[in-house]
Amino acid sequence: MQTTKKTRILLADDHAVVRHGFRMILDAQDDLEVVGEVANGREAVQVATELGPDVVVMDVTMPELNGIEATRRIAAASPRTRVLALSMHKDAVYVREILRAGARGYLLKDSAEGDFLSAVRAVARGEGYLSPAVSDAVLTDYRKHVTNPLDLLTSREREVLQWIAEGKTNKEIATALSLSVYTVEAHRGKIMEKLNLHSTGELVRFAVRNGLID
Amino acid sequence: MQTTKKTRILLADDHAVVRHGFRMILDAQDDLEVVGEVANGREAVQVATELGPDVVVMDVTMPELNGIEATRRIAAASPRTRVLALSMHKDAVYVREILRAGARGYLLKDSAEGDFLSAVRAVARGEGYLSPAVSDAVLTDYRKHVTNPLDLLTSREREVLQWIAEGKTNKEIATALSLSVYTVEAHRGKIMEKLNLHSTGELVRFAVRNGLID
DNA sequence: GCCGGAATCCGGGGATACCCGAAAACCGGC
DNA sequence: GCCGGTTTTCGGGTATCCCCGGATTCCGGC
Repeated sequence: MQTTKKTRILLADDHAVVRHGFRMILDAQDDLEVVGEVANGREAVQVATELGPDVVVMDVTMPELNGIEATRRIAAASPRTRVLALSMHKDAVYVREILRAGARGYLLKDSAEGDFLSAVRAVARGEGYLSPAVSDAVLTDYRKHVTNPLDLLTSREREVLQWIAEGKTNKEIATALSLSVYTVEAHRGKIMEKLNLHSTGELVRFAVRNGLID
Repeated sequence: MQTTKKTRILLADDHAVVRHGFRMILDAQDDLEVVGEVANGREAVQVATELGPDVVVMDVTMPELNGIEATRRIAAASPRTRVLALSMHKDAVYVREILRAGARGYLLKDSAEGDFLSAVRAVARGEGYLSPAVSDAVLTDYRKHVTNPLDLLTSREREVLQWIAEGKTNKEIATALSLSVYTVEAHRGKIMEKLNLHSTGELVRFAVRNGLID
């Protein structure tokens, strides 16, 4: 008889056979149980909200809504639920993106069963987990520029963003910095592209949240 | 022979003849001395930082950077320096704005020489000074709604402002609140008019400063 | 020296914001 | 019931933003 409750898991993968394999492995454990399965990102967000599982095992590439965006939404809507990302890519960019979206772990699909279980349990405890094959690449990449999203920007871009956050228009900034309006526009576009923002309001909000002003 | 140091004063007014008149009056006093003159708000901020005067006599209407914004920046950058605002308007709104920006005194331009000197000395001592003609209007206005600028807005306007500050566009807000885009635009315009703001960036900045988000 | 990133400038087009004026419906208070 | 303020909608004009290309210069690293 167990004293603590089992870890409740939601499986999100578009291949039924993969989900089935995971369920076999997980349900054989005393401390783990699968409470649901979904085949795309949209369903993952919805069901995660309804069931409030401890862990979502999330495939990165899924139809309708990819795993990265689904992770972002789950992290925002259900912060208690932790996401373990699953992918075949050991490329640092993939890892970086989904970790930034809020995933607690990143597991390669060709991992051994033991690693899979370790990853699930680690994420359930709130720890991080990275597949050995990617952890090196990730950590160096991380140290480079993922710690602070502001580090994604060049110094000139930060400077421009600061003016934007102070409520200035492109024209005013161009005058203040003795630049062409075109240049300021280009910087603004670069900033938005890098940070995935799409309006002046979002830019200002970002600047505030990251301590660029106030 | 004087034991204490003279009060050091910076004159900021875009009319040279006005500055000259003030200098004549001030330099004739044993306890006061003019240490600099500037003709616009931008210079006022710069020179105030360099010289660190005790008092800045600041015209409200000046080119390049108006006296209100200049006062705001000086108050932020050089808190030891006190600002005495100078204006021809006895309208409560003007007074309110510049006092909120950090000015310690407000003097009407048609005041007598004696009042002028009283005001400068009062501000230098850290006291407040209001021209008799405006003090009544100001105080009642103050009690009404100046404590919190957000009180100038209606509840609907605050609601819209909050969405704007979260980076949403008019169209998104209209959808969220089941309104026409025209309506949201109207609210946005009203908010800008009431708060004297002129861009999305300034709106977001204001919302942040006044605790509407984050 | 070549390469890549940063910074600068340009053109054009569609979307959105900004500003003007106007008007109707609602709702609470005198 | 009239009045003032709020909320809602609309039209039109201009400015600014947003996005798509492309282009040049400069500079530091391999």
